[in-house]
This record gives sequence, C-alpha cells and structure tokens, in this order.
Amino acid sequence: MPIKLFIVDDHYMVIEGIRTLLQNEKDIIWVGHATNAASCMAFLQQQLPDVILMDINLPDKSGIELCKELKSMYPSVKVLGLSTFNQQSFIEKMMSNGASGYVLKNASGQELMEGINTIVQGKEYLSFDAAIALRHIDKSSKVPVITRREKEVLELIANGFTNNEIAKQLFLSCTTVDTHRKNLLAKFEAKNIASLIKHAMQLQMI
Amino acid sequence: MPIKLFIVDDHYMVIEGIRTLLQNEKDIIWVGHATNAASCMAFLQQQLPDVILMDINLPDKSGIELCKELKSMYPSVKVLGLSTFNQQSFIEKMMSNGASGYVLKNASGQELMEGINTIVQGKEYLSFDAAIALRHIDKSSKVPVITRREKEVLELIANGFTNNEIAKQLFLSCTTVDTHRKNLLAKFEAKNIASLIKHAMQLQMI
DNA sequence: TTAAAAATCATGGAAAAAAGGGAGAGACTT
DNA sequence: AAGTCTCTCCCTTTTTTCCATGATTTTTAA
Repeated sequence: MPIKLFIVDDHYMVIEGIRTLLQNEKDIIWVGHATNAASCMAFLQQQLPDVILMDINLPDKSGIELCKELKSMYPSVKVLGLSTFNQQSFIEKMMSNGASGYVLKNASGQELMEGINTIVQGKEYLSFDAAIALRHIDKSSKVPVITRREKEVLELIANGFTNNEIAKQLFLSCTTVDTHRKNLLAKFEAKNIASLIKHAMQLQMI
Repeated sequence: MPIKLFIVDDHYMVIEGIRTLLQNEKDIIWVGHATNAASCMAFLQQQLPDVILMDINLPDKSGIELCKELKSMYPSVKVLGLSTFNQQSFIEKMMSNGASGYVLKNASGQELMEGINTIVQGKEYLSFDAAIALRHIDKSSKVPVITRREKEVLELIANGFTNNEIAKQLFLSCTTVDTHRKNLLAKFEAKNIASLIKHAMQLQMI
C-alpha cells in the first residue's frame, strides 16, 4: 500500500526539493504541503496522511508544539522531523513530543525514503547525522529542561528587566521571580546572568 | 544569452528545490552545485558561472567569507545570497562582501528569477522580505562599533566572569574593567548585562 | 489517587553591578 | 598643533544580583 505523505515547511524551496527527491518513488503519494502550522492543521481536518515531514521552524508556531498538538488529535499519523544541523538541541524535544524520527535537511532522497519507510512500520528513525548530534548533546552540551514559567522569566531577564519589573509584569512576588532566576542559573549551570543568557542563546532557547 | 547558474548550499533538498523551481526557465543553464565552500572554489577553477546562488551556512566556511574570497578572485561572477528569515543580521555583511543580491529561502521561483535577472544586469536585488529585514536592522538594531579591548571584556563577561576576575586576567584595575563595561552598555543601549549579552549574541559579536 | 514537579512566597546578608560623576596618558588623524 | 579616540584609573551611592534555607499550594504525571 502506498504511503500518503504531507509536508510542513516554511521554505518553498525545501518543499520542492523533497518533492523532486521523491518523485520517482512509486510508494509515495504526495497529498499536499503547508508552509505554516495553521494550514497544516486545517488540512488534516480534510484528509489524514500516513506520514508528515515537519520542519522545526514554522512562522506561526514551532514544529515541536505543532507535533504535540497534532499527535494528541491524530495519534495514528507518523511525524518525521526535519531540521538543519545546527539545531541539534531540538531533536530530543521533537522526539519526546511524539515524532517518530528525525532527518537532517542535507539528507539524500535515499535517506529520506529510509526514514519514511522505517517510521511507517512503527519503528523510530534517526538519520546518521542526527544520531551523532544527539550523542553530542548528551555529552557536551546537555540541554536544560525548563518550565513554562521559567522560560517566561528567562525571556524577560534577557530583555533587560530586573526582578522587580518582572514581578510587576507577571503579578508575582519579587522573591518568586528570584527563585525562578536561581533555578535557571542552577539548571544552566551558569555562574551569573551573563553566562546564562549566552548559554540560552546558543541553545536557541531565547 | 542564457545565464550559467551555480549553487552552493549544504542542504541537498534546497538544491533540488531550486533546480525544480527553475527547470522550466530556458534562460538558465544549470552548470552545477556544491555543498561546501571548498568544492565550490574547486569548481570555479574549471568553469565560471554567471551567477552563484549562495547559502550563508556552509559546513566548512561561512557564505560571507566564501563570497569575499570568490569575488576577489573572480570579480565578474555575481553572487545572490540565500538564507532563512531569522538570519537578517547577515544580509548586510553578505552585501558588503560583494554579493549583488539577497533572496530568502521561502522565495518563489518567480522571485528567484527576478533576483537572478536583476543582478545579471549589474544591478542589486533584495527580495521584499529581505529588504524589510534590512530596514528592520537599520532602525532597531544598529550594530555598535566597539574597540578591541571592549570586545575582549565583552567576551569575558559573557563567559561569566565578574569585573574582579576580568581585571586579574587582563592585568587591569577593577575600575577600568568597570569603565569598559559601562561603555559597552552605552554603545549597545542596553539596560543591563542581560540585554547586552542578548543583543551582542544576536549580532554575532560574541 | 498518590507522588513528584512546579509555582508560589519569605528572611537575611554578602557580593556585584549600575549610575553618576571626573580625569590623565598615549596614539592617530587632520 | 589641536582634536578625537582609546585605554587607563578613581570615587560614591543606590540598586540588583547571588546565595542559603525553608515552606505552602497547585499542577501534572505515573
């Protein structure tokens, strides 16, 4: 049985590239594409593909969030994450949000097919480079897991607000903000705010 | 006369996508592609295209550097920069290193052709979105000019060192380091170190 | 449902940064 | 020779961060 494939990527060139790479595959039926999360969700109300190739960078919402939403509504759909090499830090998140696999954007058509075929069978797939990236993360730059509130505070700190200002904005006590701040420093293993912000920026968390 | 086109991009999918987008253009001759700077330079020793589409992210060297090198050796070749939307800060650098234009990766085939045709005529081309990005930069985030010493101090601050520690490392008085710090804050128009680091990271000055 | 995690608030004190001022020596340019 | 820029140094006061410790409530996940 042929595999119904849908693609979400904000770059038209990538969509065209994938379409070309897979055009000679008889097992693939191209059911459509979207360049943002909203039109992806809209499409799914009409028709359910077997596999969705999903970029992490979307204009309206991150692929990670979209993946989570989508899987909670349509658990049968398999998601294959797509991204560039320097976004290793997201591979983990994508996988834990329900993606079945991950392929980097410099993949060949063959690799792509391998990924699609693997996840259709219910297995997981990580492209070679993605697997290396993952291993790399575990060793050198483990990505801290921060909570929603902490992320909120982190963003405000990065924008130059003091604890006091943040407390007012979020209707919190100043000491609460300070606690979040402390937890952020601990989670990032940062000595102070300067290194915290640098680290967080490098991990694209701001 | 047809336009000889060469592409440098580390993502095979993008190369295929562009090839597909332009396959029906009779004025375009596809002379080849490369996925890194080195093989691009190697190719140019054999044959000179009219236009090179160049991604900013290459595995061995940034597109900005490659552009500079390439233009100094082959000034007649026109370079059209390619990147994703969130890399606006590089558009300026690319252009000042000899690129004739800039197109974002979510461009359509039509836009791409417009860009290619424009720069072949010796003019400059900025895609609509790229132009907006540039204008955005000029207004909100002008790039501060900092001195060598300030850069040194900035880097140490970002790595989490306090004034005291920096002073010891650079054999300076603590107050001197504090002055540099103050000047950095002023030049970046930052309220505090957090926003300074964020801003500097965004401008890739760290 | 129960245990774990997250979010909330507090006290108090030491360390550091921010904001304000001023000032001199040397290098470079015009 | 005058002016600008860079780098250097100093002072004070206020604000903010950083650290340690502890505790309650709400959410979330097993």
